[in-house]
Amino acid sequence: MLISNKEIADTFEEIASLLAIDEANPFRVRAYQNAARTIRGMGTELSELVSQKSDLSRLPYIGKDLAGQIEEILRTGRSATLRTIRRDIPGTLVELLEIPGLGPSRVRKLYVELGIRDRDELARAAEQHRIAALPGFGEKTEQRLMGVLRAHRQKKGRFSIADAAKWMEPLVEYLRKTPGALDVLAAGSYRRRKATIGDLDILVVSAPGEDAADHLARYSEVREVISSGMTRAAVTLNSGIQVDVRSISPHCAGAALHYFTGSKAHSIQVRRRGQRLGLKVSEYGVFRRDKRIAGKTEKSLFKALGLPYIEPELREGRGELAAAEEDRLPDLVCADDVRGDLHVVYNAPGPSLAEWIQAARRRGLEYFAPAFHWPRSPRKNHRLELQDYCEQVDELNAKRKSFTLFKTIEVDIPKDGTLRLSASILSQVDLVIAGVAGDFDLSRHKQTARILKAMDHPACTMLARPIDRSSTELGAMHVDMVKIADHARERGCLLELDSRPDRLDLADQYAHVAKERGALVCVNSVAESAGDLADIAFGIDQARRGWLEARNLANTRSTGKLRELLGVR
DNA sequence: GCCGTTTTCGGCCCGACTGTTTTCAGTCG
Repeated sequence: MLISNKEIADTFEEIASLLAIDEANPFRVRAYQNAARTIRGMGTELSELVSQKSDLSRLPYIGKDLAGQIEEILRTGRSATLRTIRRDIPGTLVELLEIPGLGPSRVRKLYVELGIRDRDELARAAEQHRIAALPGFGEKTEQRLMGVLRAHRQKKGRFSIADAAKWMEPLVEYLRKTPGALDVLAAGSYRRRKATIGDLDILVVSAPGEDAADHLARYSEVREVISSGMTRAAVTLNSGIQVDVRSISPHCAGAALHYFTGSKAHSIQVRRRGQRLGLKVSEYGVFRRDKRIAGKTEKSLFKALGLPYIEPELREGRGELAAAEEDRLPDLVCADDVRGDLHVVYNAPGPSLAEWIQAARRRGLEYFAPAFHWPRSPRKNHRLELQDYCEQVDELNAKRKSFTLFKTIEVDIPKDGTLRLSASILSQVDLVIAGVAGDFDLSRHKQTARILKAMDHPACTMLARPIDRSSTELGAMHVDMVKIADHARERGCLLELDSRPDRLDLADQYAHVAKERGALVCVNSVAESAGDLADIAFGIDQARRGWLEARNLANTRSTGKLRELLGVR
């Protein structure tokens, strides 16, 4: 059984948590956390690297010891380190650490003083008022813990970026009306355009003394005020998402925006770089001794550190500082570069072809692929419908020279990977999109082989949703993306980035793998109605997070270049 | 436990808020 990166990262995270509770050296704790973060951000499986005899200690924050531990976990399926720590403290304490307000120190105290090992025992102790009596705790903490434990049962995890946008945009508009507000800026993972968002971070730029917290508390969607101070406030909205708002003054707006945009890994790397240059970087600016030398804009902050501007989507601590230093940051693709959409869903109750064209042209597109779903065992009416579809497309294409519809079918990849498409069907259509639609739980090896086989079909233009994930649950299907990307490059097959906000598949790190391996990506809306065409922006966000440039996408090409690329008449 | 333009030892990001303190520890982002 192959061990995934996620399992290894989870193991390191658990070791870090238990070490922290065990009062180990805090820097050792952080070392495990840093390593876990590195592993989560990787596009390549560690098991793959090990089988290639790669030196794992070359990965950031992975040294000789942790490289050995990774190999041990891959080989034996277990971690001796974790087992040793669990002998001293119960592993269930980790779930207590996830409770807001409880850190390692308090969890330890709860365990040592009251023998509390998990949520249930904590809830019981709180109800019996045994918490408030503990030193360092109090009446208020006990009350809050009870509330948190109750709320935890209905707690929502992360939200899709599309949902986050629905809450972020009106709130930003509302905060603009804060008395004295000069500007309101969305920061955090929302600004970095992560596929999923845990909370909303917002900066209110205003003259000192103005109180944004007060204004925020009166927003109609606020369910609960969590904290409220002079410079920051936190609330929960009715949707369940938490909002953190900071008031900042204009002269340090850039430094604050940079810091609150994160990511944490990026910020730490930036501050460390500052340290090496004898500078202190904080949300208030860049300082040499006590003198502020930059911070009004983000650009000035980067410049003070000897770096060019780094786009928010790249700030994940995945090598962007080194790239910036060596002047090899990517020239990221943007929404305006997209010239066509090569996958929308064409079916009976949806828009007609004429309506699709109208919607696509309104968005400034030059070409379009309404995909006709071709079943595995087609019947006579399917053949007739496809024929009718192709005739309509030909007619519409003949009418307009400035806009092209591609005759496209989408087919399911069967378990054995063999696409069964008759010559008569293939002679009718321009593009074939192939995607896995069932049997998601094959072993990684079999799943990968199935997909490689499908791409071997000479008519296969594009692999749809390569990982078949939902965006809130990364890695739903286990595949070897490096092999898939290599094969895609060799076969001239495109890798789709499905822009539906609950998909966003290719995930950002796999888009990066595609680029590294030289495979072409195609960002499509996979819209079912005209309104969904705009979702392509979410796909472009993920492409940018994967360091993709316009040249890495197929659908940034002109109609002529694309025909040439895909071998369409 | 990692890391290195003060490099193999001695550092490790930095500031705000809360609650329980009576000057600060713990937690969070």
